[in-house]
Amino acid sequence: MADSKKRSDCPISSSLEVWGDKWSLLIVRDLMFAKQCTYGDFLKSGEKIATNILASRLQTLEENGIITKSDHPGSKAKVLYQLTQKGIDLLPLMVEINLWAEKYYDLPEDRKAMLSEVKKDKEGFIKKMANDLKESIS
Amino acid sequence: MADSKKRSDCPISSSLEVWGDKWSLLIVRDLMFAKQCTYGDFLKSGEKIATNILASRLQTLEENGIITKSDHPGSKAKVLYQLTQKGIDLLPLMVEINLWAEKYYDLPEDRKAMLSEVKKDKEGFIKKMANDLKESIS
DNA sequence: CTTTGCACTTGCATAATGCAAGCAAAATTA
DNA sequence: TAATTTTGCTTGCATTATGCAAGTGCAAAG
Repeated sequence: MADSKKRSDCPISSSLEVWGDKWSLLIVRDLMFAKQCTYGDFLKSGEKIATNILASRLQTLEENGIITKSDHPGSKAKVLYQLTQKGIDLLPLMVEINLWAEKYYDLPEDRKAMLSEVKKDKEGFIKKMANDLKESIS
Repeated sequence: MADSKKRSDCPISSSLEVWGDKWSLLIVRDLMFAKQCTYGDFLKSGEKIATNILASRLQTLEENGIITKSDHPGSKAKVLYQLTQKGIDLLPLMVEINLWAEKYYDLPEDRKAMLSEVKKDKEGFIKKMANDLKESIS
């Protein structure tokens, strides 16, 4: 299920073994925008991930220390997922993906607006957003 | 084989549909380091990609405008693969992957050296390397 | 003119993905 | 309190992708 042995010691390869698929970074994206999500929240995202795939990705992301599960305050039926620091550290990467995609694909308006913010002061944007996320988990 | 219909208009999702797998970015990595590679060069990389997977990834990367095939000067038996501008534009993303991985995984020494360069002046590093790549395709 | 190198293809076994349905515990409603 | 709904998954099964090994066709070298 998860990766058993490393293909190589290349950092790109190691990273891809953790989140190199079509779904994992979408989960990270949702958590970056919402700060915390329930299982159901992820299912509501536009890409319509299958429930079994979602469960398996959440598990490997947790096993790899990128997200954590915790109790929902106020409901034992719900589970809260949040980014760890390791997950928050994916923010610069996510920003670059957005910037790349902006150049070659059509984006929705709200994302364009966010990116114009980013382009004004990339470092500042990342620092602020990372801080917001950090506060939400501490 | 390739992606037929978009899952959503999210740039992260669109990007993942192009290179969101365990192999595509390794091909891009090889091209960023070597500027141009033959089919055999890719096979020599440490991760030991299977020949059929390599062929299929090269095809979808080409279909998506990230790499180009061209004749090898001096041998009709060989084929040269190179990054397009769209592929070169993945450089900032690749740099961030390296920086993220550096924080959480062990890297080989030569890559560490490169990253200490990056950390001195990220923008400068990217600009210089992107320019080198650009020159090699023009 | 035979052998080797190169860029793939093909066949087949195994693994991952996707869809629909099911299920147990908690929460809500009646 | 009993019935219904919500929530977070799991299960079964069909489809697709991956991985391995062997094979093919053309170019080049000997």
